[in-house]
Amino acid sequence: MPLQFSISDLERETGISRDTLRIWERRYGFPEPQRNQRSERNYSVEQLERLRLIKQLLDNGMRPGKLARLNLQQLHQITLQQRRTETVPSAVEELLQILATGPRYGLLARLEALLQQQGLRDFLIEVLAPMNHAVGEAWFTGRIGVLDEHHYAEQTRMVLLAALRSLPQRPGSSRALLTTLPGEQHGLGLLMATCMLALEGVEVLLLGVQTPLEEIVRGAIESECSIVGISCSEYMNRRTVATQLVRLRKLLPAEISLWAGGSGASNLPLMPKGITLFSSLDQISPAIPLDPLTVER
Amino acid sequence: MPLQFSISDLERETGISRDTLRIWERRYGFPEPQRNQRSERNYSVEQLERLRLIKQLLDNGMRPGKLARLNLQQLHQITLQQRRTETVPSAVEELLQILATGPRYGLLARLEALLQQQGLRDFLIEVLAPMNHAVGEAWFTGRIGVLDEHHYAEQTRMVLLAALRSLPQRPGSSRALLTTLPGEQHGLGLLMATCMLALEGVEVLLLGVQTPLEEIVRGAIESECSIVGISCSEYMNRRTVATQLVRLRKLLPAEISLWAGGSGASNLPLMPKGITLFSSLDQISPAIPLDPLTVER
DNA sequence: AATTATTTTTGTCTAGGACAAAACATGCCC
DNA sequence: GGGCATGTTTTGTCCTAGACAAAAATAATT
Repeated sequence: MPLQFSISDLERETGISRDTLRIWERRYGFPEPQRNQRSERNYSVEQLERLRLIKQLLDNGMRPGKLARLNLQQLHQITLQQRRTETVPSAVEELLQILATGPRYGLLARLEALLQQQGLRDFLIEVLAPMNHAVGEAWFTGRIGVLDEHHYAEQTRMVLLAALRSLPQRPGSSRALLTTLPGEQHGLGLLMATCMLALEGVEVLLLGVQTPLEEIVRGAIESECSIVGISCSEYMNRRTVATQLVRLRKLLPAEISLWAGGSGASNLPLMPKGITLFSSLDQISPAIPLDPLTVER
Repeated sequence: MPLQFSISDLERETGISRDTLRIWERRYGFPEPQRNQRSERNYSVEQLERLRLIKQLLDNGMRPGKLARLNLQQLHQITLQQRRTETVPSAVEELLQILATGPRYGLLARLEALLQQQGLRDFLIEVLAPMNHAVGEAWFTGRIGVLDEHHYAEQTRMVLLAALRSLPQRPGSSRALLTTLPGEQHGLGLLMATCMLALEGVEVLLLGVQTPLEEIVRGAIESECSIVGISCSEYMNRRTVATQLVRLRKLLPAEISLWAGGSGASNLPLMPKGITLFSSLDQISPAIPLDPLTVER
């Protein structure tokens, strides 16, 4: 029984309005869905996927008339071409520019546009991750102030939380508890990790910063989480991090995995055992235990 | 020139779909908008206001057939009646219950339902404000753990940020910079204050917690804010708060108002001059300098 | 090469009609 | 009076097909 989507499903999932979907069908012959007994449109997963790609390219300035005639493969090809010539490295510079000089209220809009353009996954990996480094750097060299750093963090938080809410929650997959160690103030990496996990359908129990170790353990057990994730910023002392992670590992039941990520979790002085370290966001997806429901992606 | 809204404006602002708006008009004769030259619907502010109320009551289980015939006054009356018999004091107890025992994932849904029911303003004043106290209390007496406190804060943050984004941004009114003093970790009160100000049409530059005083000043001047707002939780040392506020007042240009709120800002040891103190959220709205555009509310 | 005019493309709006799912009302039995 | 099966009304979403202005692309001009 192949999955089928109604026209409102598609509107929600792709961000293309019902009216537009219908008129594309009339004009370009795509997407041409099947009909149910009530002659309502039923779209397939392929059509959804194709429309997602089209929407991305649309936001990048291409025209629907051209795109509607292309198949999945061709769309992918164009996406790649675009990406090579496009934005990504310059996006960081542009954001820094806004932060350093620009109108303060422009940041949110720009972040949202980038999210739309890249999709959440790439936005996290290719925009936010380098941007976080760049912001730290820019502060260090005095190009921007603490104020701007805070502003960046706050606006990013807003964009990510919104994105998080709009992700479909599939219950039944694995569950993770995410927080930072006591002493760690920075919650942005945490939020980014949450997004990565949520993208893979993991139910995330997000706890904010600085949860005492004992409470982490209690929460993980009570909420039946199979993963505990810890985010460590580069500003943390490596030694402290390592010590605390080892202690946490001892406190946690063996069947719960302990994951640690962020710049503060790489190059740890003593490599603790039974702890999975992530040095970049894109290592997260492959590490997630396979869920029987997850077929593709 | 009275403000006019298109049907998609109304869909966005009220959350009632285009189709539904049209069919209500057909069936109940309301809302019956004016038409422009192109015979497109143009709704008035009154109709928008009325529909907002209707949507609230709808979410509370009333039927549209009845509500559509009522005028603004009658709708207000019903809303009040509802509220009197409803929830409010029990809501806090119920939330605590969920927090202490309930399924962890139920909290977000309940918070969202309450927000819908009460509207943002009342949700802040009559649910979250007492709830914050209650949570602190419950932690103190050991009824809930740090874990649950964090969980509550995080979910509330999520709900509020979503609400914040959906508020219409009217540029042109006054601007405020909001943050906490160095040493203050709690950002929830900050977010609540932001919502109150945003509700009144103030443009808020939200900076998160712990901004150094010099940076606050720089930000306020650069972004041309007329108000600087500081949120102080009850966990802060009063003396420290007072000292820092006085210092900040000296650093700030005289034409920028300095506001401080939250439990940590009441009963300050020495009452500093030139600083407006708020002991509760509902004092915020009246304090906002009148904006020529703001006619009603 | 830069403006300006013309043509094409595109999305949003319109009108009524249809129909199933949800909410409500009624009757019945325990 | 409370629980349950029934019929009735209410309600939201979907349908078709046409219209038109705003935006984008192309052609024509300075």
